[in-house]
Amino acid sequence: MKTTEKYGKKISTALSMWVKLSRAYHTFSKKAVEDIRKYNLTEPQFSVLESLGHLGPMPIGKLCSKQLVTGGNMTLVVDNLEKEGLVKRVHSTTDRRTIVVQITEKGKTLFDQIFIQHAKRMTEIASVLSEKEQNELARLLKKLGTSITE
Amino acid sequence: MKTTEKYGKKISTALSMWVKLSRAYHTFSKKAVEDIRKYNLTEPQFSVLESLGHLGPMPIGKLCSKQLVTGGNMTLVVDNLEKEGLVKRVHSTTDRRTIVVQITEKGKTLFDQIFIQHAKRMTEIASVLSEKEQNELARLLKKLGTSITE
DNA sequence: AAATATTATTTTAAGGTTAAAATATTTAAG
DNA sequence: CTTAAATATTTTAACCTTAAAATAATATTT
Repeated sequence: MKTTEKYGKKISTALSMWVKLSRAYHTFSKKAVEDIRKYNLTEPQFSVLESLGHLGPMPIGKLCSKQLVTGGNMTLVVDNLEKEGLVKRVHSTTDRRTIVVQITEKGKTLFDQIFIQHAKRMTEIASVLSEKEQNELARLLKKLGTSITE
Repeated sequence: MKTTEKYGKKISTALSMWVKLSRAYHTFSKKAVEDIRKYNLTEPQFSVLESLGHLGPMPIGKLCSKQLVTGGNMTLVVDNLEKEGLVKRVHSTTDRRTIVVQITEKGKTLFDQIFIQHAKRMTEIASVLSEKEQNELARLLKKLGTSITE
């Protein structure tokens, strides 16, 4: 018995969409991770490096809200980046609760080397869709993503 | 300086789409997890229960390929479901390397109770898009997801 | 039939993830 | 000012995840 017959058309449409969202994300994610691993980084580490590289130093908390993860998580990711000497923690001068993370010279050099390569690789993968389709997909995803707040 | 100016339009379009895919997936995923947690299950546990509940007993390996995860991962998820008495491992009679996982009475009862509720909740969340938009989104996601194989 | 290769699952080590509790610091109230 | 509430980060415990190595059983080669 098909999902539609069992649960109705509306539910069937929605579930089918969620399944495809999940699959598309996971296949994409796998490709991205595979690429990033070449540089001996994990995906979360790369994302943090990317934020710091493009936007400059920022507190742990801001990194959390940007990447939609918890504080405990970010503490660990920053720990691991720090072990590699790619970022460093600096106490905020104005508020000693706050710890600002900044990219090191070593981190910046690595980031400059790899970001554009990674971006090109991701662009290549996206090219199975035309630019027009990519824009339409992005529009629908944004509508879906931003209105799920509640 | 905007991404477009820095790296060109094609790259900018693709990266923007990936960011939105990632955000949409994560916000959706968070909602799904939140709902599933009410039943004291994790998302991977729910997915396994769903496969077994809808399709019947199957080997660990088949669960892996369905959920796109590694064997070591599935071993643990099944372990945890087994601890709760929701599934059980049965050695295959034809090939003793293979371990077939089947849902227990307790697991089936739970699954029957929660699946439809969860589906309705997910349908509700999807309803920020019209059914037509959901179908278009699904179509683009499928095109994207299935052609990333290589 | 014995040695070799393949397949299915488990184990292990390293990271990622969350929620909840613990610390440390700042802000607000009384 | 002192206490209470709020904020930023870290710690802890539990689970998810992968890759790589280890086990166990089947299939293939010679």
